[in-house]
Amino acid sequence: MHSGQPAAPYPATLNDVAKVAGVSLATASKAINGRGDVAESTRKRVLDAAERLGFTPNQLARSLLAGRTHTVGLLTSDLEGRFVIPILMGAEDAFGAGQVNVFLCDARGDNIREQHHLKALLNRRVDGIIVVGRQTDPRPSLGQNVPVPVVYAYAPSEDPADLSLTPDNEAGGRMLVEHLISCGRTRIAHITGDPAYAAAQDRARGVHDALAAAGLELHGEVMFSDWSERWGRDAAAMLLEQHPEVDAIACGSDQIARGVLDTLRDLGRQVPEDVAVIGYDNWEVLTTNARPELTSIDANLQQLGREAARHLFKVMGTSEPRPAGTRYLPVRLVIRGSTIARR
Amino acid sequence: MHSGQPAAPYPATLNDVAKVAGVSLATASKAINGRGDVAESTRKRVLDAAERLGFTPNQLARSLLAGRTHTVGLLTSDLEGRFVIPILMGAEDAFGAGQVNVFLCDARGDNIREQHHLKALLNRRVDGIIVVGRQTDPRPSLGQNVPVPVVYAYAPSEDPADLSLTPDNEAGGRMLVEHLISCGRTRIAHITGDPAYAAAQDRARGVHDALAAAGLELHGEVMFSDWSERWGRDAAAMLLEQHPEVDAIACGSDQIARGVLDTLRDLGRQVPEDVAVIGYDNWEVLTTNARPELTSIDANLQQLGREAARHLFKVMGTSEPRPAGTRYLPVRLVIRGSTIARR
DNA sequence: CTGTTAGCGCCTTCAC
DNA sequence: GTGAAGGCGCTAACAG
Repeated sequence: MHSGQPAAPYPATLNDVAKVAGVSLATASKAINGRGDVAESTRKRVLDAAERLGFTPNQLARSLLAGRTHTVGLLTSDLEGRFVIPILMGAEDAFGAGQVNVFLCDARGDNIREQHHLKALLNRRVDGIIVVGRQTDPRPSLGQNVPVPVVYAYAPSEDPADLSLTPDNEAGGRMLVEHLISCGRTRIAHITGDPAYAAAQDRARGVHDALAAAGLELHGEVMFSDWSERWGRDAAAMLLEQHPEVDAIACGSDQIARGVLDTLRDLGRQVPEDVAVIGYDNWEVLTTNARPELTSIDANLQQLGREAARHLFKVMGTSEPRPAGTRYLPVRLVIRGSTIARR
Repeated sequence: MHSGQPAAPYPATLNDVAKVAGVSLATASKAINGRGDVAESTRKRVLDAAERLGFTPNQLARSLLAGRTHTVGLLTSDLEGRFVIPILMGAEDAFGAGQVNVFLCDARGDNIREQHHLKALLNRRVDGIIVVGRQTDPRPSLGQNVPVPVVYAYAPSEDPADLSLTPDNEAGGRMLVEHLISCGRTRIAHITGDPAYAAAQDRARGVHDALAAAGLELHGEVMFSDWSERWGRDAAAMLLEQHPEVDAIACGSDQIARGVLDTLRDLGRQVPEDVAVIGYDNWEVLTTNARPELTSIDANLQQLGREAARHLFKVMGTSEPRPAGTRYLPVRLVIRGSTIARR
C-alpha cells in the first residue's frame, strides 16, 4: 500500500515572505524577530505573509551566522543501563525548556565509537556535551581540548579538571544503616553486588562508617557477588545459617533485596517484624510490587540529569572559567513496609 | 574549584586551510572531498594543512547548502515506558551506521509539547521523523503535510496513509497458547493486564484463536485488571480457587507472570510440573531471575527500531511515493524453565 | 522607519 | 589543474 503524495516541501524562506509582503529582506527579518524599529503596519503585513506561507525560520542558517546552535550532545556509554534513562530524561527536560535540542549518541561501551560520535557532534557544532556513564566508577576524560563545555554525569571523569556529577553512594550507604538503627535494629548485615563496582565499595564504606558511628559492628562480612535477585536469595540463605540472629539486612540493590525477601519468606521469617530489609535504587517496578513493599534509597537520577543540563546551560557560549571537580549529589530515603510495619 | 582555561575554540575553517596550503578555497574543498581533478602534490599539501589545523568541516554550512542535514527527530510520547528504550536503541544504532544523528524529544504524553517539539525539529530541518508511542493503541497522526517522511513505531498512526510498525500482539497471543499446547497442556487460563490497552485485547484474541484452532476452550474468563505483579498474585489465587484443574497459565506480561509464580509457590503447586506459566515481553530482569526462569514472548523491539530507521533512511531525501499502512512485526518465543522442566 | 551590503562556512559551476 | 564568483537562509551593521 502506498500513500499517493510525498510530503509537502519545506516552507518558504524569509525572502519569499519579504517579497509577498513587499518589503526588503532585512525588514522582514526585523519584523519577525521583533527587533529594530518597524512600523506597526508593515510588521503586520510581514507577519501575515509569513503566516500565509507557513514560514518557519531555518535554524541552520541562524546557527551558522550566530556561531551557536542551541544544541547539545548526550554521549552515553550504554543505553541499556537502567541508570542512564532517568538522567537522559532529566537532561532532555531541562534543555527542552531552554529551547535546546539534544543529540543522542550511544557508544555502547566502545571507545572507538565514542570518539566517532564525539567528532560527529563537534562537526555539528553542538554547544556542549553531557557524558553519561553506566557505572559510578571514574572514566577517562574526553580531554581538555574539546572546544565546548563538557559535564560528566553518573560516571565521573578521572580528570579533576573536568566537572562531574555523581550520586553520593557513601551517604547512601550510611543512610541504609541509619534508617535501620532508627527502626530499632542493631544486628545488621550487608549483602551487595559486584565488588568491582565503585558503587558497591562506596556503599559498603558508608555502611561501615554509620555502624562505627553508632558503636555497632556489622554481623558477618560484607557479602559481595553480583547485582542479581538470585544472589540475594542465595546470600540470605547463607547469612541466616551463619548469623541467625540478624534483625536487619541492608542490600546493595533492589534486585538483591527482592531475592532476600524471597528467602526470608521461604524460611518463615516475618518482614519487617523479625528482619527488616532495605534495598537500593528505588526501582519502582521492584519496590512497589514486593511483599512487603520495599524501603529503598533513591539516587534522584532525574534530578542529576537536570543539574547536569543546567550547569552546561550556564557556561555554554560564555568563556568564563568553568567549575571543575566531582560533586556528590544527595540521595534520598523512601520508606515502605519492609522496614516499618504498616498499621 | 575551577579549571583554569575555557575550552579551545572550534577549529579552523576551510579558508584557513586554503591559506596555509597556499591554494584557493575551491581547490582546498576539492582536495578534501576527493572531488574534481587536483594534482596529487597539492592534494597532499592541503590534507597536511587540514591535519595540522585540526580542520573539520562544519556540518551546518554543509547542510545549509545541500538542503539535507543527515539528521532525524525521534519524537517519543514517554521515555519512562519500558518499550520505548529498546526501540530508541535500535533506531540510534541503525542511523549511527549511516552517519545520521538523532534528535531526541520527549513529549511526556502531552500534545502541546509534541507540537512544540515537532516544530523545533522542522526548524532544524531534520530529514525525517520517527514517532514512538508507549502503547500499541493507535494514536493521532502528525498529519499529511509534514515536509519530511514520518514513521510511527510501536503505537501505529490512526491514519492508514501513514507508515506504522508495531509488534504483532495477536500472533504473540497465539504463540502463548501454541507453546503451552506443544508442552502437552490443555487446561489453559489467561491472566492479563488493563483491558483498555489494545495489547491486552489483541493478545487475548490470539489466545482465543489458538485455543479454538486446537479444539480447546479457555478455562475461566480472561482475567483483566492491570499490568502489575500484585494483580498476578491475586488473580492466580482466584483462578486456582475456581479452576483448580488448570495445568497452564498464559500471562499478559512478565510482571503478571512473576506474581502468578509467587502464588503457585505459596499454594505448593510445582512449576512447570503441575502448572506451566508463560509471560510476555521477555523483560530479562524479571524472566531470568524468576523461580523457575520464565518462558516469555519477545517483541523484538530493538529490531523494530532498526526497521523504522531503515525505512526512513530509504525514503529520506527522495520524492518517490512512500509506503503506507500498518505493518505487524513478528514476535519470538523464548523458552525457559517455567514451561519445560530442566533436566 | 526602511533598504542595502556584507558576511557565517561551505560547495559548485564555470572560465582561465 | 586551479581560482573567481555565486549562493544556501539568515542577521547585523550601516546608510538612506
